[in-house]
Amino acid sequence: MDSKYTSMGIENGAKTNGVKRKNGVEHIKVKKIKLANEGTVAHNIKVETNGHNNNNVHENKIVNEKPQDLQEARRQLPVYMVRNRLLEEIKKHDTMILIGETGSGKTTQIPQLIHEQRLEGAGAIAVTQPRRVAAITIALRVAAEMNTEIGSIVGYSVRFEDVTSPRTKVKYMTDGMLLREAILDPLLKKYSIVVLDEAHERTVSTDVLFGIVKLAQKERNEKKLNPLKVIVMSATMDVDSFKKYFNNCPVIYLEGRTYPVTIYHSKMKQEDYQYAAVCTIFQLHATAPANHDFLVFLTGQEEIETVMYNIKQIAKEATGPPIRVCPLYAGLPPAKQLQVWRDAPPGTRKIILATNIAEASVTIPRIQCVIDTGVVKERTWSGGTGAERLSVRATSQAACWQRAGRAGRTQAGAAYRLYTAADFRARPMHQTPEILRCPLASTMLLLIAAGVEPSTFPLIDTPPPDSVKASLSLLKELGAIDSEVNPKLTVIGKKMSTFPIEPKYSKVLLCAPEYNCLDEALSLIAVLSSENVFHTPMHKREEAIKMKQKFLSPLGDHITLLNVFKAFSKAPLKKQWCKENYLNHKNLTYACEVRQQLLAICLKLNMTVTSCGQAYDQVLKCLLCGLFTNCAWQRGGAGGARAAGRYVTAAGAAAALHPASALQALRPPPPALLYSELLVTGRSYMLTVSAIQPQWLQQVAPEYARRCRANR
DNA sequence: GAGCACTGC
Repeated sequence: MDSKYTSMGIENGAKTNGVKRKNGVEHIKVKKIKLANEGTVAHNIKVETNGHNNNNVHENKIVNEKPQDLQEARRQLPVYMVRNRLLEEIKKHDTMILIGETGSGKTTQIPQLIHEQRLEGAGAIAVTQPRRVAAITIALRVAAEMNTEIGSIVGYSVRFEDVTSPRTKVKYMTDGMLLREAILDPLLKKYSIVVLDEAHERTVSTDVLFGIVKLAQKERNEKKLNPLKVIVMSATMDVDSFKKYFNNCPVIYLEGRTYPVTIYHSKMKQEDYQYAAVCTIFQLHATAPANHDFLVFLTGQEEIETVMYNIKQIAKEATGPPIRVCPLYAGLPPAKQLQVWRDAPPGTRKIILATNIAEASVTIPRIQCVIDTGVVKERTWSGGTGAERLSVRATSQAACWQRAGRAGRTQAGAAYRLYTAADFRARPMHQTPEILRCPLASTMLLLIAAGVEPSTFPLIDTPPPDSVKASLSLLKELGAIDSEVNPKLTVIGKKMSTFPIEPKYSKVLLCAPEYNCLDEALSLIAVLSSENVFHTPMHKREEAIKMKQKFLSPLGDHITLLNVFKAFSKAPLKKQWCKENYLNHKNLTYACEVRQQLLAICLKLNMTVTSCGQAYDQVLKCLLCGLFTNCAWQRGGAGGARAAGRYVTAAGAAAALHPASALQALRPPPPALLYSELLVTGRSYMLTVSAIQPQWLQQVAPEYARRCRANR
């Protein structure tokens, strides 16, 4: 296999000329390395979760399994073998770390074992997950294993859906959900045991929960309340830093059950990973049995579409079985995602081109071969300008192992890394935790609402001081806190913290009654809190743009979005309507759910829902109440022909109107703008933009306007 | 005149 793989590039050289890349032909040379030789084992493959987007499929699957089969399966799990020792440790220690390889059964079994012994006493067991699908499917599985109905002893709680009752003792929930509960009850008094699962993923919510449970444990001890037990569970983890953070608590290792994965590294540095990926695919395709499916990790939609096109072109002349190519990324409509799970006809090879959605969120069975480009798209944030940046970066070693492990789920497999072994070793062990690279305003507001002083809150990794400062200063500007030092919530800040959205957006909602436009503000903020509602497939771009025209407002993208949402709400056959109009049905449906939730909170706060009708100026002024820090002015003042389309933000950064903006066609370009997002790709672009009257800022935020003028 | 990875409340 080794020698064939290295020489195949030469044999197929002529055929790979079809690859649409600028570089010349370059042959990939790989070195065969056994995982065992590296002193490492295949890493965490989740057996508990089925990332399938259609929950019903999983639900039925669970119901169909017989209780005795479920019990037999339980007894086969590695964690079951060591259950007595494990329970002893849990009884003995307030806090412990559990490192469990994939297939150990820790997520499904440990809460059950605890409950069987009634270790939770009068309280309940909370088990957190970073993803809602995981929380739901695991809860269903455990309920079936315990032969109870979901929502009774075993339940789950995720946004928009709470399937628990006062009797619930084992509660699976998203980490964000437990964090929301912590605002109302920072001591988490309902729970006697909190299990933080998938801790290695280091989501902002998990990181904050680490501190919350630590403080709750301490205070409950001091107040002589019932003690809180904490179990941190993870696949692979930076054990030393975790152990140190949790006061040298014990660490227990659980064995996993996975199949061996052979790792091959590229012998030479690959200048163009897309090209290298296509070459590798066809080198392997010529010799691998037809029933071996490939999983290729790429960075995004556009890249996946390009590589897919190339594969289809080359496949026409390549030797080997017929090929079926399946793209897989989060933005793909659910129906199109489904074909990834459908078996290819006998004698056909399935090649899945995926983003890192296939790394942990979604599990594809029967992958024998992983091709890892070793790159990922990562979002970072600069507190100074408020701009976000999306850049392609090398993955961490942990992510490399995670990707490789996807080949060893159902049998032994192989992983082809398109980077050298030296490159691999030079990579950081773990990805930068999210909390170090994202905006912190909502996290800060949540902490302050939970009665915590941000500067003393024990976080396992300290965010950059600039980020903290920028976030607190924004909260002060919005009037949510009284001071940046030792901050306390204001009356409005307290209200803001009850909304599960960005503080900027909750401020908009709270200002809306004043402008008579809460009806419109709810819809707009719901859409802005969701993902892009426009669907633009590469090959039907023209048509998609044409359909967008009928929603366009000369006032800008915000009113355009409002038009889309209103039309969607009125449409009787929503799915069909979305398809015809090139709109994303999933994201618009999500926006509707968000709107309902926000409306319920507004009504609880005794706010009056009224509509401003066609007086959209009111909506934009109201929007400015929360987004006044997101203003930009035309460079060199209005009217300068050369300055057209070039703006400078309130933070003093140069920025341009995004070409997809509704304002792009407007002549002359508006002198002042309000944007929702600032994204740096090649240049700095303002996304989702509306035109405003410069004097509005003066009316809405006079003090801020004064400072802006001084800085300009 | 450019293209947004992935989660979550």
